[in-house]
Amino acid sequence: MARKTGSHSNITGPLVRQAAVRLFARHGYAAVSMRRIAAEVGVQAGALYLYTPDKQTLLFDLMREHLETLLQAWEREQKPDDPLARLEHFCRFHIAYHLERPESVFIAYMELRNLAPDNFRIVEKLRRRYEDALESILADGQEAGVFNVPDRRLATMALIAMLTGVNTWYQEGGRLSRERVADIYWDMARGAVGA
Amino acid sequence: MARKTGSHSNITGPLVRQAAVRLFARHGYAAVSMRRIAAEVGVQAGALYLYTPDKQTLLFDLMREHLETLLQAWEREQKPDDPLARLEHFCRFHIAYHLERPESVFIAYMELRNLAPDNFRIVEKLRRRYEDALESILADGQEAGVFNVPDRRLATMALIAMLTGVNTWYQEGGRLSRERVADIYWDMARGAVGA
DNA sequence: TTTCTAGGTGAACATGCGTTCAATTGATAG
DNA sequence: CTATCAATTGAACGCATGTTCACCTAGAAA
Repeated sequence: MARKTGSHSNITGPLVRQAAVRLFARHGYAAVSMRRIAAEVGVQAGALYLYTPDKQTLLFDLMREHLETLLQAWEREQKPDDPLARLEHFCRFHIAYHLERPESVFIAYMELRNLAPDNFRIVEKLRRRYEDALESILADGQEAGVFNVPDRRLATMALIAMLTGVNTWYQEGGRLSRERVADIYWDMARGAVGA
Repeated sequence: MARKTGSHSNITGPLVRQAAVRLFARHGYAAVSMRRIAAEVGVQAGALYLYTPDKQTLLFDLMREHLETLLQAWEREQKPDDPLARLEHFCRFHIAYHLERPESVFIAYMELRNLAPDNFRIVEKLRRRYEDALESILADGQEAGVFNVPDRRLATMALIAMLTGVNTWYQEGGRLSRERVADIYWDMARGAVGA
């Protein structure tokens, strides 16, 4: 038996990526075999190579796509003028966006060491672009005298670590709604930059 | 050839754990083979089983020891009375302690998903005890009216994520000394809790 | 000098890995 | 009804995996 009824490249392709995201996030890149991904899709291992040249590229593509989508989403956002409002907007965007796709976020943070050096550099560059988006908000606010930040780069890293940390404990249907969480974190973020 | 001159159990044992920490942190638990750990120690793979019953237990022991040592170190610290000073003390302790052993910290955060369920529960319980140390400081400060924290648990998680984040970017001999980093982070932490 | 044993070897086991490829099939186009 | 071809199979490749175990030997003890 070869191709089953109704199965096509443009169906299987996304299924492969979805399965890979779920399994990589759950068990880690190195612990997940191509055969296991294939089984999840309902296909033999060999068929995966119609959709990715190899396992490493599959991981890299997932991470690159995640970061590129994040950057595009951020660029499409309509930003306030006031630096304080811009920072609030960033905080809420970051939390909302990251809570919406925890598995991709997890992979993009945890699997960096499994990237081939060339791929690592590319991914790091993308991440840096996102960090710079926040850093430039802090710069503007500092010039405007709204923020009190001894070191802009450190404040950037501190805020992103704090905000992304939500993903490690947040549970859907838990004690607090996403909005409430974002409110509270924005409050802390504002305090952290002295505003 | 069997035992080489001067090599004993109480030498090889620690060497095995050191090699495992380095390799697990660098490449990830799943990506490191017992043979590679053995090679790092200068021994055959079979010899590792004189020092650990299996690979999973080796990982678990490293994580458990890390967290137990962290808790002991914290308990041994002499704490100020004033809640604000206690929080400052915690922040500086956390950064100093974690920067001192980045590889163990990395493993304890990244390899949770590679723990067998029973081991996972134990490790999580230890981590929770450490988080509670911070949370009780926040509780005291809140009662004393020194902090303004809408949600104590969230503030705890936010602060720990922020502080631990230093490990992801700090480089020895970089732009800032550990003291300077701790100063700046304490400043941000204080602001985040409204003090 | 002989005995004993802690500490280690090295080969073997079954299993799984990423990847390739000739063969096969179901759906589609003419 | 036939020819075509994209999609997939299933077997095979060589190599790595965690773990076990019979065997060995340097050095301490008697």
